[in-house]
Formats: sequence, structure tokens, C-alpha cells
Amino acid sequence: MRGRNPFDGKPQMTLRDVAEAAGVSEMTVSRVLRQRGDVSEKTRERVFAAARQLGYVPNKIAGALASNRVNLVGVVIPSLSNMVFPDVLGGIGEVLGETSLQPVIGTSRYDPEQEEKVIYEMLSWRPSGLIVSGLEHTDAARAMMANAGIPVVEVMDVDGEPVAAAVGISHEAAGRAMAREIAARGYRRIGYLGSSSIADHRAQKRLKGFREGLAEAGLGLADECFYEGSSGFGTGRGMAEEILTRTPDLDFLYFNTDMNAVGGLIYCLEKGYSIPDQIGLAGFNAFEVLDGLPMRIATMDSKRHEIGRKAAELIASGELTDEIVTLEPEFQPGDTVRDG
Amino acid sequence: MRGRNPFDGKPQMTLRDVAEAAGVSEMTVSRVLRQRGDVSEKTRERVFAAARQLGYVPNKIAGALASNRVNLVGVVIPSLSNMVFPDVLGGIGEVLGETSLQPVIGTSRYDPEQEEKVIYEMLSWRPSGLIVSGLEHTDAARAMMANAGIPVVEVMDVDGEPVAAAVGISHEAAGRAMAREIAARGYRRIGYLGSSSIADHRAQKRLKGFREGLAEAGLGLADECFYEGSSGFGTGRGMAEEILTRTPDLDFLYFNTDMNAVGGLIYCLEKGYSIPDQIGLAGFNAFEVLDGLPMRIATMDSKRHEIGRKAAELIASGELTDEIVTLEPEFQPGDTVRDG
DNA sequence: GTGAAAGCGCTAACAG
DNA sequence: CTGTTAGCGCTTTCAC
Repeated sequence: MRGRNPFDGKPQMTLRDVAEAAGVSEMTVSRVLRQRGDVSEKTRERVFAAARQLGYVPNKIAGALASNRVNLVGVVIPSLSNMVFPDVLGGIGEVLGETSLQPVIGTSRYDPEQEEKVIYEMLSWRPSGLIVSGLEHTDAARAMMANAGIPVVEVMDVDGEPVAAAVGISHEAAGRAMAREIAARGYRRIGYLGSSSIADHRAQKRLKGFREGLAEAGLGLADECFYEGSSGFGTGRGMAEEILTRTPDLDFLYFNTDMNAVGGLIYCLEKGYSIPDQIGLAGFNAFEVLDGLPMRIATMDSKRHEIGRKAAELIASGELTDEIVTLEPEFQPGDTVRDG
Repeated sequence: MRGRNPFDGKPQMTLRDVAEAAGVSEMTVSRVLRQRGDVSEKTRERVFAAARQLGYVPNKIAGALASNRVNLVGVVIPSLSNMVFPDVLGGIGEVLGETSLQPVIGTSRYDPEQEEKVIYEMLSWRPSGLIVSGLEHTDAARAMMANAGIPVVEVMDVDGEPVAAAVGISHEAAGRAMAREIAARGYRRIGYLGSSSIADHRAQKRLKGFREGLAEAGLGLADECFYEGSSGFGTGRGMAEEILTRTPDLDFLYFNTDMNAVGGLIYCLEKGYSIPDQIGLAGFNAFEVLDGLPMRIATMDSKRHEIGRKAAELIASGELTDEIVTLEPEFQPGDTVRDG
């Protein structure tokens, strides 16, 4: 006897079992269950009855091997706890939901080596497409993506060299645009608060663009503050306290993400700062969950949902495209910056 | 020629290709790549070299069919946007990360029919285990789970009849415990604010337990307020406004989730209520992201992470167990209830 | 230490 | 409309 999965308590039904029960060939059963080809109403019913009766669940492993078709789309993201990525997945799910394709999620924990492994695992299932977050990957990962022979889309970012297709925003442009908004509103003593992780490529690009935008206006960063670990109200609050203690004359705090910015806002409100006159604040992402707070934080919409949708559309098209889709982040002044 | 997947741009490498390149049999290549059996160091190296050179990626579909072994664990949850579930997934990922098993996530969008479909899809890949959120499923889904022949664990809830194993908390007990805490602290005019969806079984159970707990103390609900759609600061804020306008003498607001409770807290602070004396508030879940707000909301830890870990451990054990693991939710008074 | 043969459960292609 | 045949790429088993 052949090896059995130790978990296989009961033997699984096969097409053959259904075929015998219905008194037809395996092929006919296969056709009925996949709604392919013409089958008489009579046999069709008998087959369905037999299948239901036996509790038959098709074996997609076998089907995929025989047909060389796998209706899965690999999606590789850094994490599920950062709200950015569930939003992207939502967009992907919406679009794929209208097709026969199914997303399969893998997480890299912000680690390129881990990402490489996950991509390898995914490709070994021969999916119909692959969506990967970001443009920075190990050489091996890039090689795998380039040679996968399936549509591959890198999402979130367009500042760099995609392997094939890419859908995202320019984070450099987003940082630059925010700098212009801030400068145009008369803020002059500006602090940046963000992650110390150089692996957070997109935040680094926003910071780069931000500096450039400030430079255009003859400004520079008056101070910077970095954190390790995860973003959150507490993190933002702590950073605001630190930077304002060190450099009390700041009149603007630019955060790497809304979650931190809201923490900073809370701190400033508590300390009695007048917002947005005495001090302004801005974040990034435009998280909807934050609607309902006393003040809306100034931010820039990172278009996460739309990125997911567009990426899924590229995959669903089946084309091996290398199209680059650049979406425009949208500035939302909220209540924490002065009027321009 | 056989049918090809339209996405198959380039032909994929097979074991045979590697075998030819290395000048050995397919079997030897297979053994080397899976680190099974004894292979001489020499051939081992040649095989690795050939595989790397050709960019070989094994075909797990074929491997799984031949070995009747699939290292995937299906995880079916309602949604990824509700922070509850990423937390559970985190716990699952931690435990499975130390095994050869990989989680595959599917979402039901709080729809039993959709859930049934997702479970069917997952089982058709013959995974090594299945984790499903909640105890309420269609009959067909229950039948599939019961007959899957793999370890199946229902998570989050233990108030009901699990198909096999279950890991969770008793939401009725959680509601009851919260009622006791509130009553013991002298609150008497209590309002409930939650979802109108009867499909939110766990919130319904908490409400049931809550009523029972109040009744024990000779109390009842003074008013109730329900919302449709998703939870959030804005939702909680709106509900608080509505219920306090209608029933101004309430001295406690019990929310179905922390996200709404914080919205209610913001409203009460704005309106100048003295918290926790004039009015108390409580939520449910103990979301960490909320740390850093001016006041910590009273809540009960739903033990999401631990639930995920324990469920994954049951799956990883490989046993077809029907163990029921009941975790104890933990009351956290925060700053929004009076001292007991 | 290595290879040859058989077959996992299903579907493509073709025949009737 | 239905059946037969071959084979997907890999692993198991058994032989050497």
C-alpha cells in the first residue's frame, strides 16, 4: 500500500467512486461537476445526486496537475497588522471575487530573506499570478519573479525598477507634495518623526522627497526623531514629547504614518498647543478608522484600495504585462494645518 | 500537444531537466532536494548546482498528489479589516512558523453561504488542517468539517456545539462578568451599544450574558442602540450621541467593541461628562493600538493571540482531537470605570 | 548509494 | 452526448 497522509482518517472519495455510484464514466462525472461540455439533464442529475450523497469533494491537486491550471494568485505582503495591507487585500479581493481566481496571502515580516522564501513557496504551487509588495527584493526573488512565466505585479511603490508590472504611488512625490503644502502654509520650523528602519523603503522615499520639497522652499528639517518597533498612538505620542522637549520652537510635525500622527496630536492637545496655528501636524495614509476623532489629521491618501484593485485587474487580464501604473496620492488638509 | 495554461509563458523546469543536467536519475534529484535518504556528497553538490543553474522550482502540485501530503492549513475568518482576526492569524503564524505547515487564509465576509464555499474550496486542496472562526455554520459546512478527515478547530467561541475541537472564550461569560463589574461599581442606568447584525453571534452572546449578569444584580438595560455597517470611532461617537440624547440619565455605556467605545468616550469628553463618575464606559477586545489615548477604555481581553496559538498547536499535533479549550477573558478596568 | 517502474486523481484529446 | 486513452510531475516501493 502507498504512503498515506497520517491525517487521512477516512479515505477520500474520488471521481471513480462517484462514477460507479452514478453508473457513468469518470469523464462524465468530471464534465458534470465542472459544467463543461454537454451532458444530458438525466445523467447530470444522477451524477449530482451521487456526488452529494457520497459527500464528494473534488481533489484540486489532481485537477491542477492534469489541467496545468491553478486558480490561485499569490499575494506577498510584509504584515497583516499594519492596516495598510488589509486595505490592499480588500481591493484585490473585490476584483478577484468576480473571477475564478483566489488570493493566497503570504507574509514576509519585513524580512527580504523571508520574502524570498515565501515567493518560492508560492511559485511552487504554480499560481496564475503573483502580487508582491514593494520594489526591493533579494536578487534571487527578482529572478524568480522574472522567470515565473505568470503575470507579476509589484504594488505600493513606483520609485524604482519593477521586475515586470507595478501599481502604486510615488512616495518621493508624496513627500515632496507634502513639503510644498506645509511650506505654502507658512510653517518654517519643521520636524520629521518616523521609523528608524532602513527596511521601510517607502517611508525613506517619502522622507527623501520631503527634504527635497523643503529645500525648494529654502527650508530644511529642524529636527528628526526615530522609533523602533511598531507604530501606534503611544509611539507617536512619545516621539512628539521627545522632539518638542528637545526642540521646543518647532511649528510642524510630519509623521511617517497617521497612527503616529494621531498620537502626536493627542500629546499636543494635552499640552495645550494651539492647533493648527501654533503647531501643525501631518501623517500619511488616510486611514478611515481615524474618522471620528476630535480633529482629522492632515494626511495624504496612499490609495491602498485602488492599488489592490488595479493590481488584481492586471493579474486577471492574464497578460504578461510590464505596465507601470502610477496613482496620484491626494492631500487631505483635515484640521491640523492652517489654510493655504 | 496537451493544453497549456495560457499564463505559461516559458516552460517550467522539471525534475527531469535537473536530472539530465546533473547526469543522474530523477529519483536522486528528488532525494537530494527533499534531503531524504542517503546521497553521496558528490552527486548532492552536482544536483544542487544543476538545480540552481536552471532556476528549478519544484512543483508542489505534483509532489502533493504523489505523496498525498499537503503542508497547508486552511484558516477561514470573516474579514481582515476587523483587527480581531489579524491578531488571531498572528498567533497561528507564530506556531505554524516553527513547523513545515503554512496557513492559507480565506474570508467569509460574515456570510454563512460564502463561508461554506470557502471551506469547500479549502478542503478541495486537501490541507493538513482547518481552522474556522465561530461555531455557527451551514449544515453542509458542518458536514464537510466533520468528514474532512483532518484536524479541525473552531476558534473564538466555546458557547455551542463544536464540530470537533474548539478554542476560545465564552462570550456569554464575558458579558456576564462585565455586568458584574459594572454593577459592583455602583452603576445603575446602563445602556448597550452594538451591532444590529444577528449574524454577529459572539456579540449577541455577550449581550445575552450581560443581561443575565445585570439581572443577577436586580438591574436591566435602560436603553439600547444599534448600528449597521462597520465599527469605528465615528460609529461609536454617533451611537453615544443618539442614546444619550434619548436617555440622558444613563450612567454607563457598554459597547460591543473597543473601537466603538473609544468613539463614545470621545463624545462624552467633548460634552464635558465627568468620566468615570458621571458616566462610565466599557468595550470589548483590549485592542493594543488604542494604548496612548488620553484615557484607557475599560475592556475585556478576548485573548485573540492566544486563541490563534492554541488552535495552531492542536492542528500541528496532527491529532483528530475534539478537545475544547476555554480561555478566560480578562477584565481591564482602564480609566473609564469607577474603582470597585 | 542509486535507479526503474508504477501510480496519485484528475483532465485533454480524440473517437464514436 | 458519452467513453477510452494517455499522461500531468512527482514520490513510493522495490530492486540492485
